[in-house]
Amino acid sequence: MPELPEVETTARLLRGPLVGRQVSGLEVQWPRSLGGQEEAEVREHVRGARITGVTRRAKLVIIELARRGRRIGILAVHLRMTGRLVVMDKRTDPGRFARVSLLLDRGVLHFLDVRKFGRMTWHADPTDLFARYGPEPLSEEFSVAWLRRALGGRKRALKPLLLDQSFLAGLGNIYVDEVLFGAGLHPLRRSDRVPGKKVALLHGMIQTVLREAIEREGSSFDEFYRTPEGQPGAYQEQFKVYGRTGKPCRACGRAIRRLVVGQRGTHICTRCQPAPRPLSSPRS
DNA sequence: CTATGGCCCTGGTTGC
DNA sequence: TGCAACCAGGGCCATA
Repeated sequence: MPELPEVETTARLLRGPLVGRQVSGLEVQWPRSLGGQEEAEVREHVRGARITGVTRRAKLVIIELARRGRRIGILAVHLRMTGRLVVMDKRTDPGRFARVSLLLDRGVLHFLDVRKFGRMTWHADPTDLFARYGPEPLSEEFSVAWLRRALGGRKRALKPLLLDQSFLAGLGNIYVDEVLFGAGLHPLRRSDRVPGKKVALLHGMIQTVLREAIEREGSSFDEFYRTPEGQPGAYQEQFKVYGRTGKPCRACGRAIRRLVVGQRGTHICTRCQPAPRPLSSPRS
């Protein structure tokens, strides 16, 4: 459940069950999920602390902790490809994919992760962590003017740039494909060659797609990756190109094509997203 | 600065 | 049916 809408949904769903809970312990089934941090050290920090908030920054779920009413730091959870956060009863077996478990005064927060790419890390001061990310696409900071300047200052293909979390936070492979289709832009178009009018359209698409996905609680097309009791998410029903290879474009009817851009599966309509003119002939 | 490929991991799907 | 190859919503790192 990895992109911004899924992470936002996760944070919102966890807020109720977690805020106000006190941490009583930490169990680590897969040490590498702590991203190199020492288990004993992390446990020391969180044990006895109170959860005061569950929020999101980029694709990170942020669990805010306090001691005696004073904030002491955060746990940052990156779900990567297959991570999930679920609250269970203490008696419930979380299964073989549990990697880290945060014991609470009531229940347990399990970090499940089939592929083990995800991370849960402790940060006394998250300033530096957050600074590594670009602006939040649903914030004021992310304006048309900002996007125009930012795109113009780079010479990269649009898709890899939009996937770059230090450029803009939160977009992933699915939503970038959906956004680029919506804006009628080819993923290989150079960022500094997006026409001015298209910049505003792209900006609007990014916000619209993300807002609508959040409203539908994200996408979860694969049963396997769903939260056991959580809502499945319904945005996948709106996909216009992602995972629709060979199916007719909802706008023009032409078959959706799959290509590879920056090692990521990419879905486009070749009529609605015309190929950019090659910059320089590959070799002449 | 930008592009590319390997790597971290496991499991489901596809094709022969 | 069996099995290998390929695919997956992410991101870090080294190299060119």
